[in-house]
Amino acid sequence: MPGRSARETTIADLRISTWNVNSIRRRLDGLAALVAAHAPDVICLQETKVAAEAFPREACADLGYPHQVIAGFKGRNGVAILAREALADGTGHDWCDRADGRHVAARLGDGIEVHSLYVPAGGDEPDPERNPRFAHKLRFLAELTNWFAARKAPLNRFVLTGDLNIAPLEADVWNHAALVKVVSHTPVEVAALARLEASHDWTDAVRRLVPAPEKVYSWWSYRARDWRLANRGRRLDHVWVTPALAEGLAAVAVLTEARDWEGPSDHVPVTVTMARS
DNA sequence: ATGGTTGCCGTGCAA
Repeated sequence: MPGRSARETTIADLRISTWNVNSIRRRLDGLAALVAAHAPDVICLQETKVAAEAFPREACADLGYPHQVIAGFKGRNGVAILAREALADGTGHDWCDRADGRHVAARLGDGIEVHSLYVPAGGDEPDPERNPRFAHKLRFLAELTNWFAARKAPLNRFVLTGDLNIAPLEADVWNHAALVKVVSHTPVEVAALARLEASHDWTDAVRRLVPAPEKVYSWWSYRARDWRLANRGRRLDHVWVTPALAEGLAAVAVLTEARDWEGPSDHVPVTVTMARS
């Protein structure tokens, strides 16, 4: 899925990328390649795996993104928003009574509010009674749902991006039957994600421009001998927009070739272009 | 059905 457009894009549009880098310090060359390929105005990162004070701020500024909001802890999780333009009210949000660097938000100058999210992966056993990681994932989604629902207003221009660690549609996985009992595609998670999607009348930007049943993936396991040959992908990385922005969606692109870069992340960048009005 | 890789650190754990 190289990309799809609803119209010509313009310089006035907002182009926003989301990418789970699996260590920002290991992925600075990849970040430069993303900038060269998609020229995003804003980049949302997940799994930066670095303490906020050790984040490579200078390297990102040198790539053209001097405006940064960062949350992170040594060796785990970590999210960021990088922007060419000024960011206001940059904030980290903590859910499930843990400060663990899974959510940052900031406003662009024109009022658009951007979120970078890293939803807990949830472990292996899809049973919240037996697996505290899965319980954490469901609680994280429930708290987020309530928070966005409480802030709902018709004119809000919000962009929710990130590694949501759920592939909701059959078209988002390589084999629905094989994955329906695998964490990331189970009905209980998909239902929780649907409640989040309903909390603010979010539009799944990628699926607005590339409807099911066309397959779209953003993640391929490191464990495959040949990820492209096996093509056992999942669409875990998402860009959602509120109704005021959905009307202006212009293009989406998945940078599949990033999975073949030297020293790849297991996720590839997803970029969405939209009108700012 | 199992095991496969990566990144964190300097071992096993999370993904």
